[in-house]
Amino acid sequence: MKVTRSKRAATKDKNEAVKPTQDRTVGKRKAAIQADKIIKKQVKKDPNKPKRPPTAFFVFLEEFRKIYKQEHPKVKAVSAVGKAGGEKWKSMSDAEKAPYEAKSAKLKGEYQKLMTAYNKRQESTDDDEEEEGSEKSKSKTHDKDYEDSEEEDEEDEEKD
DNA sequence: AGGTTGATTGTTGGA
DNA sequence: TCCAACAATCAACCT
Repeated sequence: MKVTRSKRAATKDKNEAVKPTQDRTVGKRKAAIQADKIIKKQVKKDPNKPKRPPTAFFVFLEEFRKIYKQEHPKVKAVSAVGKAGGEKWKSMSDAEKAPYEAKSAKLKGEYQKLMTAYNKRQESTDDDEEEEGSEKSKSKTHDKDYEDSEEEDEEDEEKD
């Protein structure tokens, strides 16, 4: 099980980017994360809590990963893909990142919607939470409710 | 044996 | 306003 999927300990770049409160915050970051993760185990996990949608970079990274593996099947460290992906990401043009950003934007919209539902649920948890029942009933009937049926065909390929 | 780290950037949420 | 934490990944390494 991949319980811990976060806590990126790098942030070396942040050190330079972030001028104020860098030493104290950055220094405690690791420790804070470790402590936080332990707390997470203690607290119950909210299955309803939506996870953050992948950013444009992550969307690109997903595809980049498989490509990287094809060219580097022996690569063992995930950091290798991260570095290569990040480097290439910066090398890409806005037009290239456009489709990725578009996708992330859509995911973000869905995330916000899930967030709203999650917030509402949090408030109506003490009274009666029959939302699950009603939601289950309708499931199946409505195939893909908010599916991305609308295919964005905005392809701005500017060729000179 | 299982938990955690490592590396990237972007985005979001909380203080 | 601003910073910190987290989103996927996967094998290696540590406890």
